[in-house]
Amino acid sequence: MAQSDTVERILDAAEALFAERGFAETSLRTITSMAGVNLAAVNYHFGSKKELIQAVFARFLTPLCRELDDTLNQLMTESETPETASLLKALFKTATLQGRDSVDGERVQRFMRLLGLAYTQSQGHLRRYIVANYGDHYQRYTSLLQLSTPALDPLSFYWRLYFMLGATVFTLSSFDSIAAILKADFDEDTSINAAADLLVPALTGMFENASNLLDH
Amino acid sequence: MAQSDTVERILDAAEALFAERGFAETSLRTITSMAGVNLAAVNYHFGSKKELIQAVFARFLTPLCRELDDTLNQLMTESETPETASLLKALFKTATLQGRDSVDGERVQRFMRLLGLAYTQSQGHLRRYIVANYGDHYQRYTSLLQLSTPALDPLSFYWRLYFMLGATVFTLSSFDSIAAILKADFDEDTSINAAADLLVPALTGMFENASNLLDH
DNA sequence: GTATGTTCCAAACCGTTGTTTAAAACTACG
DNA sequence: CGTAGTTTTAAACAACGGTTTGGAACATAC
Repeated sequence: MAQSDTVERILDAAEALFAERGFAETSLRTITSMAGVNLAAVNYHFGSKKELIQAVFARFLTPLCRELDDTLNQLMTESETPETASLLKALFKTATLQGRDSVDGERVQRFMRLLGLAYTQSQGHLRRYIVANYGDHYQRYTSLLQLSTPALDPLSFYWRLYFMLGATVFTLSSFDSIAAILKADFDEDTSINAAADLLVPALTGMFENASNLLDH
Repeated sequence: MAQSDTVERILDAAEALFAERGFAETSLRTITSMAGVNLAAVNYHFGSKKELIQAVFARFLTPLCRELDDTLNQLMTESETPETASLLKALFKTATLQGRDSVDGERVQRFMRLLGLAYTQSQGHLRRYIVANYGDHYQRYTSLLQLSTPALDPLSFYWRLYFMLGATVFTLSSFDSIAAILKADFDEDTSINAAADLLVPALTGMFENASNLLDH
C-alpha cells in the first residue's frame, strides 16, 4: 500500500482555496495545480468534489470536537453545571486553537470562513453531512450552555445562540479585512486571539442579560 | 422609446435567485428563463453579469439609504446626539421595511442574504461598488452610533460594530432555517420582525455595557 | 521475476457558462 | 407609408466546469 501525501496536499490546497474564494468559485483544476497533483487525483481519492468538501470539514471538525469534549469533561468534574463564561471561554479556546504548539491565526480564520461558507453557501449536502456527523457534539454544548442561563426562556436562548454564531463567524472570518481597517484608521495592530478575547465578554453579557427582554 | 418591463423582471428574478443560491451558483440562463426573457437581454440591458449583480444591490440599497437618512434627520431635530437604542431602532425599522404598505418578510430576508453574500462571497467588484456608492451613508450612521457610546474606546467600538453586523446579517439571512428549527423544537411560529425585536435590545446591551472590557 | 493491486497521469468527454452576433420584430415619428 | 432607433430573438462562440478513461508507473507479495 503506497502511502503518498497526495491526499493531504489536496486537502491543504482545497482548504486554503475554499476559504479564500468559496466552493463554486474554486475549480478542481485550481486545487490540483496548487497541490501539484494530477487533476484526476481528486475524483480518484475522494470520489467527487462534494466529497472533497466534506473531507475538508471532517479534517478540522473531528479533532476540534474531540478537544471540546475533553475540555467539557474536565469542566464538569468541577461542577455539573458550568458557568456561561466558562463554557464560552472553553469554546473559544478550542476554536482558536490555543494550546497548539504554535498559534496559527491564519488557520483559525480559514476555519471560520469555512464555517461561514457552510451556512451561507447553499451546500445542502454539507449541512446534512455536518448535522449527521457532529450534531451530537453540538447538542451537548448547547444543552450545557442553556443550563447555564436559566433566566432565559428557551426561545430567547435559541435566538441568542444564533446571534452568537453570527457575530463570531462573521467577525473572525472577515478578520483580515477588519484588521486592515483598524490598522488604517487607528494604526492599531490586532490579532485573532485579541478579537476572540473581546468577543467572549460581549457574548457573556448578551447571554446573561435577561432584563432587556421585556423592554419591548 | 419603448419601455418594457424586461429590466424589472430580470432584476426580480436575479434578486430572488442570487439570494437563494449565491452569485456563482446562479446562471444567466436560470435568471432569464425565470424572468421569461431572452438570454441576451442581460448583456444588452446591463452589460455583464457583474453589472447585473451591482444593479440588484443598487435597487434596494438606494431607497434604503434615503429612508435611513430621512429617519436620521428627523432623529437629529430632537437631539444632536441620539441615543444608542434610538439609532439601532431606526436602523432596524428601516432595514426591516416597516412602514411599507405591506411588511414583506421574504423581501427583508432576501436583502439580508444578499448583504451576507456581499461579505462572504469574494466579489471584489461588489465590495468596491458598495463602498464607492454608499460609503458616505455608512460613515454617517457609524459616526452617530459612536457618539452615542462615549464610554467605549474607538477600537472596542469598531469591533462591536462588526459583532452587530455579524449577528444581524447571519441570523436574518438564515431566518427560515432558524424558524424551521424553532417550529420543530418548540412548535413556535415566529417572524422576521420578532427576530429584529429580539436583536435590538441584545445589541443595545452589547454596545452600552462597557464594564466587561477590563475583565481580561 | 512475475503477478497483483494501488496510484498516477495525459487526454478526452460532455455539459454548462458568459458573451457575442446578425437578423428579425417592434415602436415612434415625420 | 417609410424610416430610424430600440428591443428581442435564435444561434453560435469560445472557454471552463467536473468527470471518465485506459494505460503507464509504482509498490508489494509470492
